[in-house]
Amino acid sequence: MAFSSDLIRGSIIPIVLKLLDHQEMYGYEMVKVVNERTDGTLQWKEGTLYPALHKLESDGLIRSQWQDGGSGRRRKYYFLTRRGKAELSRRTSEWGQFSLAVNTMLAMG
Amino acid sequence: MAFSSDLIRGSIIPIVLKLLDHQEMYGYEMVKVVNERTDGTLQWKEGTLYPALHKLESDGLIRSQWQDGGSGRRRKYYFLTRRGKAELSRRTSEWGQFSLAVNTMLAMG
DNA sequence: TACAATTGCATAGACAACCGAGGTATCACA
DNA sequence: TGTGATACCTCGGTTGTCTATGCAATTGTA
Repeated sequence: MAFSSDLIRGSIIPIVLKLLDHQEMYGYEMVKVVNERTDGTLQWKEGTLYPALHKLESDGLIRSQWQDGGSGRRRKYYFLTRRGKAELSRRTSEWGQFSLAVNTMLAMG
Repeated sequence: MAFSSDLIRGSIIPIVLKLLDHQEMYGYEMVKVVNERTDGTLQWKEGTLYPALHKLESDGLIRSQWQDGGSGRRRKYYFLTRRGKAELSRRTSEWGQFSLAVNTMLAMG
């Protein structure tokens, strides 16, 4: 199911931060993981993710490190900064409040 | 609480359609109602809503009718079309799936 | 009665973000 | 050798939100 991209917006940042909360990951991997874990409900595009990652990095919420993937492939692994951890909790609670409010509105008769 | 506007995006349409599901409403009223019912969690702006209403109307999902509010104030009342009703159920289920997927991602350790 | 605030509609420009499409390069496999 | 997967990236089109501003009528208040 493809969602209107307006919905996608705003959910990418908290999800990326959450993914990096306990492990390093590289962009291409994030796309695959998200698409798999949500059974294709969320369908991330590279053209969406990479710019988002660059912005997060320039904002100082994540940092990156090139690594040779053993097979010779270069991967750019991302990890959370301290500020990124703080932002994660902020965004997570923001999402909770927001989705509650929307559910409230959509549930009313 | 002010949400990043990226989060707002995508929630306006389904909420507007839902509001009009059982009663006619005018724009200014929607702003007040949403802000009240969500205890200020959702803070709709007129500059956001009116263009959205115009688009919904030009898409044929809602229709409008000028009405004198008794006190002499002119109000443009909106109501759902048949296509609007169909879109409401589509958007509502879309939101359900979407928020579930995001919750899934944000809940994983 | 005068002035401010509220109601109620609307638009324009600034800004930001998703996506499709395209590009580069490496590796596995038939 | 050529196809597909991996892995990174950017650009332009499109769309949508927000700030600011405007207009007009009514209501509240001093």
